[in-house]
Amino acid sequence: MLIGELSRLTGASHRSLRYYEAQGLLTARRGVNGYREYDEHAVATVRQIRTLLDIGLSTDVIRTVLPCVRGELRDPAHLTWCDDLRAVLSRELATMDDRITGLQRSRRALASYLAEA
Amino acid sequence: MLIGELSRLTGASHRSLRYYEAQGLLTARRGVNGYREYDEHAVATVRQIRTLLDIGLSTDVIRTVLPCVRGELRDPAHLTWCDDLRAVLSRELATMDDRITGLQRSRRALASYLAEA
DNA sequence: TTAGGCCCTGACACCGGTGGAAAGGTCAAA
DNA sequence: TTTGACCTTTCCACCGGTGTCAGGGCCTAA
Repeated sequence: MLIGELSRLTGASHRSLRYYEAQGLLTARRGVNGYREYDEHAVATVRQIRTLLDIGLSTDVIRTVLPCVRGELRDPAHLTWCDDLRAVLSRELATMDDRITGLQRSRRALASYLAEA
Repeated sequence: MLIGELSRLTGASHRSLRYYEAQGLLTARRGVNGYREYDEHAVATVRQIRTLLDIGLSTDVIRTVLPCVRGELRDPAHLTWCDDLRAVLSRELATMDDRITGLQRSRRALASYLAEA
């Protein structure tokens, strides 16, 4: 499948698909004409990428996370890898909590500022 | 007072002070040599700017807000202006609430993702 | 052969506050 | 007069995912 079809199937723009590839999240064979050729797994992969992006993870984190999510690693390797994943996500969760806390503090500051104004 | 002293008194870098000026938040006379010369009110102004920045307002919003905060406008003009200010801040507050809500949704998504992993 | 649709790479722009470098002018004290 | 601290402006970089443009190759049907 070429990039246009993958784009249609996933809703990701051509630009985004090439970006995911540049970030190491997505791979493609190349035809003799240089066109990217995706296999049918690509659709699921792109959907997973976009889900994780929506959640708020960076491509950097997603690159770490994806092999486990996709179940690429078999046997014991999979388990230890996913333990690492859990650690990464936990850290990410903590970061998010920090951001939320900060925003809430700002919100309170603004609200009291508003009350005084 | 020159920029170095204002910087020392407020903790804002030279770079930031010039940026605030470029954004229309801060004004300075110019000496014959072209140096910026600040009056003593500048210290308070810069502190107010940084407070508002810390709260999470953009320079754009701060530019709108500042004249009221500084009490520059006298009499009835001040009051109506500050009503407008209240409206701006309320909108800003709503935006913040949206951001917080979004982040919290992401956080939940991530947490449940983590629980499944 | 040409039109039109598909694909390619590379590069700039966005946002917003800050850091930093480059290249130069000013001024006071030694 | 020289040193060194202080000031000036202008420009690039950061972050990160996406839009968009330029300039070009490929392929198929008319």
